[in-house]
Formats: sequence, C-alpha cells, structure tokens
Amino acid sequence: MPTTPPNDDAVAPAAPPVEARCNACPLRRHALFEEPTSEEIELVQSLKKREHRLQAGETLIHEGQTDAPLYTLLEGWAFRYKTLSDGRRQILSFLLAGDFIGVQQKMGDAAAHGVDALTDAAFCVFQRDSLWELHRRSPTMGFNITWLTAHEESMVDDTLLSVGRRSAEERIASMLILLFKRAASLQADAGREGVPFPLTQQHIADGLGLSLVHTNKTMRKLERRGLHRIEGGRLYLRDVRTLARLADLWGDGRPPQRPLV
Amino acid sequence: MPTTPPNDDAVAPAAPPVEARCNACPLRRHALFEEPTSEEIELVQSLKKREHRLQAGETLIHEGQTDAPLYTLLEGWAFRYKTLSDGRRQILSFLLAGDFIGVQQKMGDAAAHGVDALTDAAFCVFQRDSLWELHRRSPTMGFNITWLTAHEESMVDDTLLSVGRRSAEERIASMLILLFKRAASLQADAGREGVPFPLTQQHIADGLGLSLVHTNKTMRKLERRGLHRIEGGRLYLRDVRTLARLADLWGDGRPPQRPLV
DNA sequence: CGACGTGTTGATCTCTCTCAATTAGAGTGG
DNA sequence: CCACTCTAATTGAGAGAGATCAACACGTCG
Repeated sequence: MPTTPPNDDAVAPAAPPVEARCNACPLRRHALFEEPTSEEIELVQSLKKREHRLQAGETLIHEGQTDAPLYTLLEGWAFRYKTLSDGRRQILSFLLAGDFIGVQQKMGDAAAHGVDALTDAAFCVFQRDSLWELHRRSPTMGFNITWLTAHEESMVDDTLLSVGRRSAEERIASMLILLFKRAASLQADAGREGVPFPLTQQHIADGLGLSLVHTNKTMRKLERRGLHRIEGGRLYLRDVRTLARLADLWGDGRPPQRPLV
Repeated sequence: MPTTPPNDDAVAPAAPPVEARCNACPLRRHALFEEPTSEEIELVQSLKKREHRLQAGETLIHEGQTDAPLYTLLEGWAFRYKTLSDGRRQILSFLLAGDFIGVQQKMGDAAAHGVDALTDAAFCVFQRDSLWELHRRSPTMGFNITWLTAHEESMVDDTLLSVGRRSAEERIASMLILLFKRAASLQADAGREGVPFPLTQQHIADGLGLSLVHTNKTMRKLERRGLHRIEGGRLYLRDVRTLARLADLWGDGRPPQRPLV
C-alpha cells in the first residue's frame, strides 16, 4: 500500500450535503412503482452509512468475501463477475448508476461473485441489515427492492440466452444495443451523440463468453459493415435496425408470433 | 388425450383442506429468515387464489404472455426458458417444489420467459398484486421474497458461469451436482438412494447451451468413467469428489485461495 | 526510450455442431 | 401377440465457429 496515495482526496471530497445526494439519487431514475415520499428518502438517508470511491479497475467486493455490506452505485460503471480457479472469468452483469449491489448474498454468507469498478466510481454504503430495516419501515421501498432484484435477474437471463444460444455476431449486436439503451437512459439527450462506453474488448469477451481475439474480429466485422462505432470511449450505434435484427431482439414490444412450424 | 388416463385421480385428489396445504408448503423448506408465524401463513392463505395442475410438457406461462399471475411450485418440476425466433431455446433455470414463479415480470408487463412443466406438477396461483399485498401486510414475508428472488438470481449466475466459461464436460458435472443437491434437499434421505431426475438430454442441452448430440456423448463419457448414473428416472452420483473437481465447484465453503500468479 | 495495456490480424487447432442412422422402450391398434 | 409409431438415447463422420498461438501497431507513462 503506498504511503501517500496519489489522490486520497477522493476519499474525502468536499462532500455535498448528504441530503442533496439522496434526493438526486440515480436509483430514482428506475421506473419505480411511484415517486418516493420525502419520508422514504429520509429513511434511506438514515440507513446510509457512508460513501466509498474507487478508481477504475479497483475491486469493491472480492469473490468469496464474507462480510460485504450493501452498496448502491452512485456514479460510474462497475461489473459483477465470477471466476474459475484457473482464471477463466465470466462477467455476470454490468452495473450503471442506480444499480443495487450485494442483495444476492444471504446475510453473513460469502459473496458469490466479485464486483470491480470499470471506471472511477462512487458507491453508497449500507449496513447489511438495513435491507431488513428498509422492508420493515417502508413496505413500499421493500417492494421496490424486490422488483429491482427481479429486474436484475431478468438482465442476467438475457445474457444467458445470448451466451447459450447466440452466435458471436449476435451476442455482440445484442450487448451493444442493451448497453446502449441502459447508458442512454441515464442521459438527457438519450444517446443522440453516443453514450460513454468504458468497456475494453476483454470485458466484452468476458461478458459474452467469447475469447478476446474472436471478439475483436467479430466487432471489426460489424464495424466495417457500418453497424456501430466505438471511439474516444463512446459508443455510437449507426444502424440499430440491422443490429436488432441480427440480435433477434424484439424492440420494446412483445415477441412476434412465430409460425408454429 | 386418453379417455381414461391411468392416474387421472392425481388431477382431483381427495383435496386436503387448503389450510393443511399452506402449513406444509414446500416453500418453508427454504432456509428462510425465521419460521413464519401462523398469522403469516394465514395471510398467504388468504392471498392464494387457487391451485393449478399441469401434466408433464404443458406450459404454465407462454413467452410474451401479458397477464401471467404469480405462482408457487407446490410439487413436481418445471423450468423457465427463452427462445429465439428461429427456435433456439435456452433454459434459464429449473424449478423445484417451493420455488417462486413470475416475480420477474413487472406487473402488467409481458413475461420475459416461458415456463413449462417438466413433470406433472401442481402450482399455487396468486393474483399479481398480492406481491404488493404481502409486502404491505408482512414485511417479514416481503423480505423473504426479495431474498428468494436474489437467490434465484444467484442460481442463474452459476449457470451463466458454466455456459460462458466451462467446457461441456465441466458444465455437465456442475449441473449434475447442483441439481442433485437441490433435489436431495427435498427428500428425507438426502439422496442416499439417488434423486428423481426427470430431465431429458434435450433439457440438459438447452440448459447448458450445448447441442443434444454433444450432450449425449459427453454424458456417456462421464458415465463410463463411473462418475454418475441415470436410470429409471433417477440420478445417482457415484463419485461426487471427481465430479466436483471437474466442475471446479467449491464444496460449501469459500473458494480456495488461488495463487496470485 | 522501453514497458505496458489495448486493439488488430493471420495461421492453426479443436471442441462442439450438424447431418445421418440405428437402437431401445412405451404406447396403440388390429 | 405382433406390427406400427413415437420419443429418447446412441454413435459415427464431416464441417465449422470460435479458441489458441504469434506478431505487430499505437498511445500512454514513468
């Protein structure tokens, strides 16, 4: 550990009043049941223990760690992953501002997955048992959390479909669209000028169950076809329609009825 | 449909009083926070709308269905899946007695996945908004549900690791162990005489992102090595240690510290 | 300027898929 | 009791998508 961390000041920034923070919490961007009342905001506020900042590449939760608290991603990107003992890594999901972290592990149990920061990032820290407190004191918030958790699962479901049944080309098309949408929804301009895209090709490969080399070759192909562009850490979708068709992604609506045979 | 099914009596058995049913609900086998109070049981009881029975192969929820209620699997096996428009199917998870079904979809939204019965099965049916009722009227139960949902996700996480990063052999070893454990935990003898195993090789293939043929060849290899046996619809693990080593599965404990390089 | 991290590309290699057939068992009808 | 049908399990052979191995290009950084 360096005796004089280069930017230790990040650990104790000129902290804005915490209250303002919770009011502007990105968590509220999620399509929640209803707007939280000021009482509820206060409740969350009171459970919040502190903030925690990481630099890109640092790890928030180690795989197998036993005492991980609960977090909320305040800003930046992160990802959850699992590894095999020989080092093979699978990224389970990417986390954007407003996502929950650590509900998966039963209290007092070992974390089933690690969490690393993808960019410099800020997290809100909660005690593990505040999950219970929240449920007890605000059923509404409790309900929102189970819904959020379920939503998280449905994203993993999507990835599993990709990794299990889509070709490399299809997987990448699918991931680009899905990540673009998520990132765009956090922006005012809805991604008209592209969205921030901090993943390296290694992250993409590990998220899609592909090798780095094959990921690169496939992405170049898509790029040459004019479907997308990644430049200066931003992702631009140039032909969403074709990408969506490639990924077999049903826009927003229901799945098209497919012929019975 | 046969005019006189051999055991049609299963469809309308001498129904035990519903109360008895909820008391003996397999959901209670889950390592919940605490034993539910009789009040809580009564609450669940009151929200339960009816029971629903399916025969093996029938579908409970169609992909894209918009009005699916909430279910609980009372007995039998089922599975959740997604398909691509050309028919490729990925099984997301297998459901055993005591599992929740349908929390994933936002109310009023389209089901993101289908659910089929794997064996003859019985389900408890709840109205969609009873999820909210439950939270409102019993924070404890609400908490349990978010925990259960999170647990479901961690199972999908495991599968994603397998499908993304494990070889065919490793995937199968891993699935056999995990399913064995789940099935064994529902039995009194903890699986000493094997556990029921209703999956066809097609289900295994679809659950692991493999082709049917390769699944078969790989399973035969493992079987010839004496690692497991499937016979008469039951699964017997004959060499768990080797299977676990193959799957790189950390028994119950934490992951072994792996060398830093 | 050399060390790194990330992105690219070409050349094999191989695990897994697809295609084809065959076997075995359960259920049906004559 | 036997022919017929269907589903699930098996096995062999050939094809291919994606993995692995090797270099090299580029930009950043101490």
